Amino acid sequence: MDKTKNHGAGQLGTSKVAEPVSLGSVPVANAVARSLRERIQSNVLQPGEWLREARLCREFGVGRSVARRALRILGEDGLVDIEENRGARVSATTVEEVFDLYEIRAALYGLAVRVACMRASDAEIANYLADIDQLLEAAGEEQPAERIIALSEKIFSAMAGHASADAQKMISSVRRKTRFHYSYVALAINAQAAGPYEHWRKVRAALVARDAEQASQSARNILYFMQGEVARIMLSRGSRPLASAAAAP
Amino acid sequence: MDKTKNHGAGQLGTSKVAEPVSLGSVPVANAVARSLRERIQSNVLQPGEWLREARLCREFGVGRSVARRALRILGEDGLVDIEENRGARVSATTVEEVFDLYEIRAALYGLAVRVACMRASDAEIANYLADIDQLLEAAGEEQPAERIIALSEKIFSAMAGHASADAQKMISSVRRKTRFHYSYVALAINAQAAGPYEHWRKVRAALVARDAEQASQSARNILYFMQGEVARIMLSRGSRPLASAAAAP
DNA sequence: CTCAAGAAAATATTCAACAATAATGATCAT
DNA sequence: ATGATCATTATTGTTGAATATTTTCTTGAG
Repeated sequence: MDKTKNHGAGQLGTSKVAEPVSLGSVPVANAVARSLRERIQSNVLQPGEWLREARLCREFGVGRSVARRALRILGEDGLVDIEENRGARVSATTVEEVFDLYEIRAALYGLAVRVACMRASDAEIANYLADIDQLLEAAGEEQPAERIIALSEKIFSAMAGHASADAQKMISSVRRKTRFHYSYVALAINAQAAGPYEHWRKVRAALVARDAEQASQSARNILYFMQGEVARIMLSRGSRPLASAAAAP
Repeated sequence: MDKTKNHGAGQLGTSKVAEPVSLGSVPVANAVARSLRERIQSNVLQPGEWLREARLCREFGVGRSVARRALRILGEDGLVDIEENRGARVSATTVEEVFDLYEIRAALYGLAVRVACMRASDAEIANYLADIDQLLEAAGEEQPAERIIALSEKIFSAMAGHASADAQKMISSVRRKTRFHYSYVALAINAQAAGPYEHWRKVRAALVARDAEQASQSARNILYFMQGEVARIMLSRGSRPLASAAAAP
């Protein structure tokens, strides 16, 4: 092929090498994945569109191994659907999928809170209580939803530290996948003044009492609440994609 | 290197190509992984032993790509620990790890039962009730523990069918990892006459009432029960490895 | 119009070469 | 002798090309 024409619509990049791909010491595939991620989230690449390996090789000037690996990374993130022997295409996020993602989050965050309640030292529990107080305070001051999200995720992440390596891997996996829908979460939090705070208070009380089952149940309820709200918001907006919000820590 | 001497102790195989690796149409890496799996479970390869890529290449007569992939597969199954830039070694399964595995199983099976209770049709619920009756009946007849395990897993698998693709992937992943400890499960079931059957009855009742939270809670309790029993058995036996039992469906 | 056979296109797998990293051992100053 | 520094070596990580397999498209006969 020749030097290619890069003016047409639907092109992957605006120039042959779309990004410096400067990450020299870090695997190149990550850089390619990152670049594609941006274009998927900014809707330059539209849902359903095929991501051909050969095309990626040309556009990024890399071999098929890295193009292939980049697609797998995006597949893990849920940004592309990989069909066996057929290729990868930009995935359209449906309300159902986001809904189901919260089902998983509820199960795994419930696990995290349960083991934290059982295994954390008294000092660690005290820290969690302080964090929750901070969260409730921020909620009372009606601080931006992004801050609420960040605080919540920080608490859950810390608690997940008490879980096994396998569990932590699953949790960070599902967190990667939901990161791209936080804009909806923000809307949900802003829309509903009551919010999930009553559940947070119950988590707090259960931590004090070291009642792992109760803490876990209340944590799950936080996620079920968010599940309902996010689904409601997505449906009312016709579930069309939004620009992605700032990600959590 | 030359044709190699295959008589020494600590060799990976008894001949250069340890298994026909006949699976022509199926990825060769799976065959290699299967072969290694057997030798790990039969303790021919002992915990802590390094699995060198170059060695595997020689022993199985394959390229480094497939050796590498085989090790990754075993890593997913939890049979080897892969250390960055250092290699893969046969993992020693600790009681703590098995214990934590049941924590994950409880969370994910709880999810499966919850969504099944919410989403299954009346006919499907009826099937689940019948399956549970069959399980309870088998328990009453004191049938072999393997059968109890198989029936339980069958029910959970069917219910997991109502969950999202992501959730199903996680469930089958954790199932793969626990498959190798079913021998302990069998012992646990045989040792404890009461068993988890009271919890199963509660799951049944909750399904009838379509009470998803209660069904989920009772399902988790089944796993927490098994968690305690398996840990107890492993500790009492010094947690030394057992020959693996027949796997579930 | 339907269906089957073959050609074309795309992905899947494997390998071999090169790069980067961690372990080993030798050398030298103290 | 001891300890630190640095070259050497063994081992894994990464990548591009070659080959195999699968899917899709085309074409032509009935």
